[in-house]
Formats: sequence, C-alpha cells, structure tokens
Amino acid sequence: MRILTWNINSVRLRLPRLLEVAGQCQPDIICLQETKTPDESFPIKALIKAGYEHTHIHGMKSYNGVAVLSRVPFTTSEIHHRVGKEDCRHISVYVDSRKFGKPVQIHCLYIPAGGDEPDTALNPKFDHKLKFVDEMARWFRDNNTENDPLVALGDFNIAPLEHDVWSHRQLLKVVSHTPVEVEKLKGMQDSLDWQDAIRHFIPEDQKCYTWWSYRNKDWRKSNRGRRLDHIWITKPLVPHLKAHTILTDARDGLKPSDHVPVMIDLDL
DNA sequence: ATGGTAGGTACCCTA
Repeated sequence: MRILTWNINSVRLRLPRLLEVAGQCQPDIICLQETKTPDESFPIKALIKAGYEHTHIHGMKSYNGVAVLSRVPFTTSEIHHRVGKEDCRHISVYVDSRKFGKPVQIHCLYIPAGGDEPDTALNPKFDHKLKFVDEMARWFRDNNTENDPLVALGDFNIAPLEHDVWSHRQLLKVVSHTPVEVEKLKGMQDSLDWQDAIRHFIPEDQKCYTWWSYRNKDWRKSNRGRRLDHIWITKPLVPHLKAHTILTDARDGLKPSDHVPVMIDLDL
C-alpha cells in the first residue's frame, strides 16, 4: 500500500498537478492539507474518475482543509475538532488489513503554522499551535496503545531535527524550528512511541526538506528548505515499511505548491 | 535588519 501526503495549497488551483502526481506515483491513498475549499466545491469528480472512489473531505472557505482520497475502502472515517475550534485540521480513516487483527488508522493532520512571533504572550497563533500539538499527544495516548497500527502524517509545520532545516543556527528563533515547538513535537512523538518513517531511510545527519519558501528566487539553487511534512508510524507497522519517496521535482514546473509530496510503501 | 511570493477573498487575511 502506497500512502502519499501533500500540502497542496489550494486543491482547486492545483488539480492538474494533483492528477499528474497521482498518475505518476499511483498512490493507493492520498492525504491532502490546505485544500482551502468547502466540501461542495472540492473537485471530487475528477478524482473519482482517476480511481479515488473513496473520499473523506473536510474543508472550509479560504483556510486549512484536509482530505483523504483512496482506491481502497474505509471502514470508518472521522472528523476531529481540536483546541475547541472547527478549523478542518484533523481527519482519520480506518483501513482493513490482512496482517493485523484490527484496522490500520490513518490520521491526516494540518498542524497550525503558528504565525511569525514565537511568543505565546504576543502571538495567539503560536499559542494555538503549541496547544494543538499538546492536545494531539494527549489524544493519541488516551485513545490508542503502542501496539495498535497507526499512521499519522501531514503538514506538521515543525522541522524537529538539526538537519531538517537549511541552517539550524539561523532558524532557532524562527517559528517551525524553535526549541519549544521541537519539545512539544517530541511529546507528541512519545505519545505512542511514533517512528519517523522518513528518517527510517534518511540518516539524521543528512539534510532533508519537504518545503521551500515561495520567496526565494531560485529555490533549488538557494536550497533554503525545511522538513515540515512528516509520516509517522507506530511500531507494529515498522516491519512492513518498505520504501519512501520525497517528490522534490514537484517543486518545479507550472504553479507548484511550496510543499512537495512525501510517500511511503507499506506491505499490508 | 529587511523584505521577499503565493492563494483566496474582498479590499486583507494566512502561509
């Protein structure tokens, strides 16, 4: 089973790029963030036509929005409201698997970006981000065990490791790489002893990015990237993890998202 | 130290 996550930054504008990625990579399950559209204007027909007959979408006007598009059926699909808001940042689906006595849960997350100022007293968006990550940690721990097969993926808006950013030193005070966020994300990772599926393949001392700002003139040349998009799996899934792909080339071409798709293969 | 670009929307918000 091939699972892909992508912060698409408007699914309506990016539909041709999405169909291109789907055709090239043939993922079984596509998880999107920042779809930026209410469900009634989600381009669902084109995706069904492309083979993604099973859809779980949860969007709103202008901001946020998450979606799961699948070739395989779900047994359950859920919408989760976080930190007392209804801002379309967490949905989940359950997929049956022969390998486990219970379904595999897939959680599609769009963690708040957190604004510019890394100070909760001055910036409510940063406070919201930290509370969101805390709540995720608590919720995963309260609703599951480390023996359950779960996948958590999406735009986490945090680059936790030194080599998840182009300059550790220069980004220590930049939202996405501050010590307080990294500590919160560690708390979330500890909640179910989550394994970082991408760092399973790419050593921690090697640079790895999934996002490059639109503000850089030549993103490839300057290469000031960050690894904001993640795929985490619980321990029972680790023996089934076969491959990963970061579709860096998707940052090129006509009307690219500032994030690139990230993918894993699980034999389920 | 600053400002740079993109998307959606409605004249400004978020990233």
